[in-house]
Amino acid sequence: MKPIEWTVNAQEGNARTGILRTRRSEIETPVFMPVGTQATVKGVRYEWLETELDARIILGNTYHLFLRPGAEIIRELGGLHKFSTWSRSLLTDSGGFQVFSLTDLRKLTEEGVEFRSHVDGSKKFLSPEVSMEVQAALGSEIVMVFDECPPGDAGYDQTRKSLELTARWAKRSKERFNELQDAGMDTGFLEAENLSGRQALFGIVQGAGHLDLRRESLDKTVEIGFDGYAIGGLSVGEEKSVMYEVLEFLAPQMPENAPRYLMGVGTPEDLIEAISRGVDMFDCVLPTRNGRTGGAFTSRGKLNIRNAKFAADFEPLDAECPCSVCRRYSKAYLRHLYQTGEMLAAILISHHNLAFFLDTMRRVRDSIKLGNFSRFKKDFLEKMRENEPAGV
RNA sequence: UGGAUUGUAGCUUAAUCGGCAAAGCGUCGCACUGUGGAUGCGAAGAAUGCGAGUUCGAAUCUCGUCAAUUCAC
Repeated sequence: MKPIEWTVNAQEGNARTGILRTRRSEIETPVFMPVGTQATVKGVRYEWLETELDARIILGNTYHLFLRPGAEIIRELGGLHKFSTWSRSLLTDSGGFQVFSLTDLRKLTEEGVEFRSHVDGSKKFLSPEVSMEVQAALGSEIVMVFDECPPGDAGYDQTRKSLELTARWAKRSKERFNELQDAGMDTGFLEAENLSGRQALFGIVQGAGHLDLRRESLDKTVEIGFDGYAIGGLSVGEEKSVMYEVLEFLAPQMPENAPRYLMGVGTPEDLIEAISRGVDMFDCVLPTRNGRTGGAFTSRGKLNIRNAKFAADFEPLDAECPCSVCRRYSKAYLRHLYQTGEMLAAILISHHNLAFFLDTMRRVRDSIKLGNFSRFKKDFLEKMRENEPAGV
């Protein structure tokens, strides 16, 4: 038996909709996974994620939870589900990306990465083995291999070296992962019908903007064999056209019978574009990060609640949004909260943004089922641009 | 009523011997893509309380005036 089950229900072009079953929840795809780095989706209570927002899976983060409170504490407390009270699915990032994006001092070797904690400056070490051990302690449904993520504009030779290292690390990740599963070290083990009850492991394809290297990385990753396949190393500084080009080339070549996960992406437009190229899963900090700093995503594009023009605007963030924030609060009130430094501003805008992202995914899935996704895409993107400044 | 001290951007303060009036906060706007309640970038904003004088040149020196603070009566 497999740890996850993946069924495609409908397809239109490369876009597909299906159901991903894990030991803890049914997840309709395409899916957007809110990011809950430190055992919390910042500013959003689990109650909301479970009810109105109806998120079926969220992210947790090996790097951050490894540093605080530490894997052993979470293991003692029974794993991340029990610790946080989130009982639906979790996907944990491996820490590979964070070691490169969050720390200044680090030493990369074949063995792993030595780095200084951004929390207290102490010396730490992460490797494929350590990452798998931490993720087993966290007990997530989907574990990510420990990878190296080079800059988006990395040159050919650097990218090749990096993806080769990532492939060797992927192999080691899988070996240690299997040992831990066999040893019962996964705190999240759960009996489920037709499933093994174990964690699933996803591989990550690297290769920056070089298509032949993407292909090479894909081959190496598929050869090792994983429950799902992720596309890493996009939206890390490269041109947007590069991302779409890589997706156009890569996604359709990825195994059809496994979910495809585009890591760290993106804007609503990015999600639609990626889905039309065959991607099934996404995560991104934008809805909650921008929400905290006054940025709202709406069906008519982005808006910044700090703008003076909203001071007396009694309309909701998005007149078409059915979320509880838009049903109740005005832009004028949200702006007031933001300008006065009230934490509720960040909470409410984050909530709306997640509602908008998750609702957009629902509408995408419905349109694929009905066979009118391409029409939906065109209308959606046109509408998003309505309020964008001219010439963009 | 008299004396002392102080008046510089919305606020708090800089500006060597008299030599291009700056900064922080706030305001206004932009950025943010496997998290960053962070941060970065950009803009607007001043007859240096007001009026004279000295000087090539005054926020700075002199006189007057107004205001605030404070002490004395």
